[in-house]
Amino acid sequence: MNVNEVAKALKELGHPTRLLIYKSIVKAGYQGVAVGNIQEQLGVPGSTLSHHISSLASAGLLSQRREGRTLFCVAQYQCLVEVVNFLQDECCIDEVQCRE
Amino acid sequence: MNVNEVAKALKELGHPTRLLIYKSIVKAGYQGVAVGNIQEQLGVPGSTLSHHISSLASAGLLSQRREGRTLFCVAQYQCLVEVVNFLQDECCIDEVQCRE
DNA sequence: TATATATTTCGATAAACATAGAAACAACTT
DNA sequence: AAGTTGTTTCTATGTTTATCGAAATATATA
Repeated sequence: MNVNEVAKALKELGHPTRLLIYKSIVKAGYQGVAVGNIQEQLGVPGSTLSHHISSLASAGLLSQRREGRTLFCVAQYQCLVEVVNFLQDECCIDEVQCRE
Repeated sequence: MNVNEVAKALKELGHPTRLLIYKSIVKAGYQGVAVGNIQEQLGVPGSTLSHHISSLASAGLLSQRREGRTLFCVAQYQCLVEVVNFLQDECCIDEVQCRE
């Protein structure tokens, strides 16, 4: 993941509603969570929610899986792992490196 | 740090130029790095750079210290640590929680 | 095939952001 | 006090983002 990809992921996570959406998806685990379920949880209009979800997807933070009429959002954990690794490696948040 | 504060920090980090600025500041350690030094490194016009720096500062990611004519930017490591902690705690990127 | 359910796309509008030249400000030097 | 250096603020412009109702699409069921 290069600096542009990391920035893109951080940017998409950097919105209160999207961060809550992402949190909800991550908490749901590998089976994912239905869009409608997120909508109930957060009380966001469908069209707005849909845009936020596709923003997160465009950064590679989640993928979608259809089951009948419902679409499930599934976290792409590896993406967040790579973002955090970037922050730790490139922007050392390691105690040893930074605090001595 | 609540969800809004974390989102704010992520948002400000979520821009390629700002992420590079932040990286440069973090790498400089506790003595910080001069604005003019960053400007040389990245080749960004002063006014643009100044805006980006104040964006990062507004999220608590850095502070500034003047020494004569030069302003030094110093990373507020704790802020990033808290952001990463939020991602790890609230958006579990922990192997044990997420991968089993 | 008609209707219901789940979600996205369209369309429009307001707000926020990104960019950067020019002017201003701050602090040092002569 | 005048000039120099470092940085910010002003001003302007174009671009992107956020929002959400209404219409469209996709799938299921009667």
